[in-house]
Amino acid sequence: MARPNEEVEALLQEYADLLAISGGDAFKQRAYERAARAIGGYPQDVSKLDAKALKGIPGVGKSIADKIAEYLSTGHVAAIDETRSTVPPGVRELMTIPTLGPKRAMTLYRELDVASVDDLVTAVHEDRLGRLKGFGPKAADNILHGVELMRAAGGRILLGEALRIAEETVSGLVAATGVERCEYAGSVRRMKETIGDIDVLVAARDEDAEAIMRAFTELPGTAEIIVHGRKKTSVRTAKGLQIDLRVLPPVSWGAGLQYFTGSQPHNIRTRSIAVRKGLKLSEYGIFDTETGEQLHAGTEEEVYGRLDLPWIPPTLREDRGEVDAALRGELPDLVTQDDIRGDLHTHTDLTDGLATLEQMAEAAAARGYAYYAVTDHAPELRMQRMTSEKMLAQRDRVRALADRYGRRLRLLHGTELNIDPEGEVDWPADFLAGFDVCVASVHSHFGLDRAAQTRRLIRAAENPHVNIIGHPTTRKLGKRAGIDVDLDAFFAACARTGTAVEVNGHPERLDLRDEHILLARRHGVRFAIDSDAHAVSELDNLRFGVATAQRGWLTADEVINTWPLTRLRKFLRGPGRR
DNA sequence: GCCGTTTTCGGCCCGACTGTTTTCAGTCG
Repeated sequence: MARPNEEVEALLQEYADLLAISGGDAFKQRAYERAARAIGGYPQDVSKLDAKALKGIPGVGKSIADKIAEYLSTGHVAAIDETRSTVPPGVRELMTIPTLGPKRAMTLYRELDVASVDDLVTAVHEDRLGRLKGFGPKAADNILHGVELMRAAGGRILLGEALRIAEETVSGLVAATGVERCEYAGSVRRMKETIGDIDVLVAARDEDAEAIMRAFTELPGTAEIIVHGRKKTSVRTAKGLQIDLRVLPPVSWGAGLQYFTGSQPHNIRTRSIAVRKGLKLSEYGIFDTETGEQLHAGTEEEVYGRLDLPWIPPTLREDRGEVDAALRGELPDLVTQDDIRGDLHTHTDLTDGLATLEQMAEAAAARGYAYYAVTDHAPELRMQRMTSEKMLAQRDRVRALADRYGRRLRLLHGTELNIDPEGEVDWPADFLAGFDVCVASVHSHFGLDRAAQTRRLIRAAENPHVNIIGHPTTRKLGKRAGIDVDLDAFFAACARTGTAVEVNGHPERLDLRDEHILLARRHGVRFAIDSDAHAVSELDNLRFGVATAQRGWLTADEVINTWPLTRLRKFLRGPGRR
């Protein structure tokens, strides 16, 4: 069900992991990792490329191109299948636990016969780790904590992947005979950061239901049918994700979409409003309680209208005050993708990006942006090997390229600085003054205590050259909790100093998250919604940032990259700056 | 396994931190 590029990326990454576990050549492993990343971020569909074009992808040589071609034509790669047979899939799974890498995963398997996360938890509880070389007194705690973090995600998948599957399911169904309307609902429509299962709704006449259900179960990617009926069918994909399809009569569409979009607390609020008006709201429609008569409400707008409410955007439907705000006529005018005039945090292949400056700029222009900032990493992130010279050379290239685009697209030269434990950033003030925009982010020292984290973030915000604090909590969904920070103090500092906080749209980050945005806007903070793109295709991650911003009730005026360039420039410069 | 204005072999992403050790392997960004 995944797009070919993602399938191939996953395959190559798996092979790289297997090579690491089985202790092969580390450089070979890295070559596969690099190729995996390059394929994942490659703008063209790899299944449409011939061998020569495949070899043209950076990091893909003859051997890997051949394996990709083999996979695309047969669905298998002999060499990878062979390696798989020597390492149980559960051993690779162990590597997803923080603090466990390939070496210790292999040790666990070899010495203790641990071949799954469950096996490992059992082994820890049975105190069998103590005797193992490389595993000391802290190891057990760290492993259990890591497993807990993973399980906190509860087998949920990230919004980005869920949305893709939901959209594919819908597009696979709209063509089926008798489908009058089809949309995904549930937490995907509300754009929650992680998704447990996917709800899809179809409006169709009863006599078409059976054929639609069959078409659903026959969609590619279905591994198992859980329940199969005329009104509801549930399947599980190969990756274990459940997808529910419900078929409703067209007259129930508005009520059904409203009901299945949720959230449950939001529905309780709307239904109780209905009750007070002598109405009954269910997934089948809105009814007069006394007569049982069904009132016409074919769309969500009409359903909310019957309750004397304006339509409430799905991203707000979490019972966080949206119903009361709607009753008062005070729903926020939410920021949308169309409001965004530019991206202020992106990378190129000068550091860890995959595409060139020219490719990224061209993609930004194609998206219709009015401005676009290139913000490659700064020297303190050692692995990127940035230098002042490289940065200045890039600036010359940006300026030259800017001349080519003229007024159509304003290119900004920026950087993503590193906030050190003291809150200092790379480069002295006079060098920083040369940038159009500076994002500053935490990339290390995640373990400092709350006071120290708060101090460093505030100090970074107070730096007159820092315009935006990037991914402020630095969490990674399902992998790492955010750093421990007094957010109120930090947001107050951002408001005071005119430093924007980022809503990072990378599906693994979504940082700030919705609840933190709600907190921040109470301080009068300004926001930047950025993609943090490391590839052309990742520019689209901005949509997840917009969704998260909506969930945080943000309006366009609070988001600096919806502003015209002149207003943005003024914000970046002062008052009190430079 | 990839790559090349150091060019067809010999490099390749470097440094910090953690928890383990007793001088350093493994993990991470």
